[in-house]
Amino acid sequence: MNDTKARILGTSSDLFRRNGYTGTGLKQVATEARAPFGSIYHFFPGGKQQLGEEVIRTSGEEYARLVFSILDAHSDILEGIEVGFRLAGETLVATDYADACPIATVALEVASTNEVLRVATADVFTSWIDSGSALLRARGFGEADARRLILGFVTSLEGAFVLARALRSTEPLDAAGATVLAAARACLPPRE
Amino acid sequence: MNDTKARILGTSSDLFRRNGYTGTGLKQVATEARAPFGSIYHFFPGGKQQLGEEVIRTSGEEYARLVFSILDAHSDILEGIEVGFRLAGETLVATDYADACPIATVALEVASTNEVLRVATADVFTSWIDSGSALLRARGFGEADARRLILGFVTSLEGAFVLARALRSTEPLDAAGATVLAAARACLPPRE
DNA sequence: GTCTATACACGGATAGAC
DNA sequence: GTCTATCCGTGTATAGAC
Repeated sequence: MNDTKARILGTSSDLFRRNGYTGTGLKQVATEARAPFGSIYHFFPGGKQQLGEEVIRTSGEEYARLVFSILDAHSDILEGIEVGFRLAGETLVATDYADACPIATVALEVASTNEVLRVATADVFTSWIDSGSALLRARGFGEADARRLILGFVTSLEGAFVLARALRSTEPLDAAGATVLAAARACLPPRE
Repeated sequence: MNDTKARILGTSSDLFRRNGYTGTGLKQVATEARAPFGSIYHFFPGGKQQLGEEVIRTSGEEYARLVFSILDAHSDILEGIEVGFRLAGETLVATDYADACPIATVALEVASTNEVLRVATADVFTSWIDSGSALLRARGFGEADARRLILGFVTSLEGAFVLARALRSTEPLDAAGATVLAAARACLPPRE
């Protein structure tokens, strides 16, 4: 991919997650990406909406890889869940509570106002649920349990991000992690 | 309170939760509230930020009353949790997936951009956690369990709203409810 | 394909008539 | 205290030079 286009996508992703979709201006994107303003419309002839859609889809896919690589790196799924929430908290602290989910802010903003972007966020979430569900089934969970559990995982993580960023505290992430762990244990056969 | 001011607050609350803080214009607020534009600055001399802060605090308190009255109405706390998630889903469907948490969209938008409004959302969430924690302790949960559990409840609900609005489905609310229920059961002494 | 200048609408905010 | 007119900045988008 073209360097300029990649820079525009990257800075847009950062700005959207911090300032939201309506809160981010294209002039601001061009400035921070050190790209001429016209380049935005050169690479994204559909304007802000097309840029938003590509950002949602690419950063959503990227984030899925990040999160599921953590879950997958632990042979004990319970440990993977616990580490996932802990790393999310560490990232949040390290970035001054800015780098949470790359699409959540935009998802809430556009859910009732922009159907094209809403569908993009829905596609991303659907893909997360499908991948995560497959991962859990590979670990021995039944189909219904796997789907319910990964939905519980994602919703807990997303909600914990909302409270953690507002409170500037990782306590919500810790509590959410504990909640998901308890639910996961309830699905597993009791061990030793 | 003055009728005009009340209408401005109510309309703003609706618009903020649907379109977000940056996505809502003051002219739009005046029009939909059938109030003269100048009245906004008459009642909210601090401008959009003061309006935003009052909306966050009042609608946050209102929503706490709604949610906790549901939890409190059931002598069985597990039943209260289950009903809470189910009613949230029914409200979402009835309002075409618009009426979820009144402050979540704004909370994410302002977390990294407006300290006054971030603190307002943090105060609201803190008040929810404190009230909910007290409610659970009154039902026999220990202090640490009560706090962890109510955080799990609120984060799950918030995250489920994000996915439910994006997907236009209540499945995330059902799964989140099941997750919280499993975590709550793990804290309770086994029954009969 | 890079970059600048500009069009046009709408944002928040204010002044001042009534 | 109600309401209108207006200011000025910024928003998205486009035209066109190079």
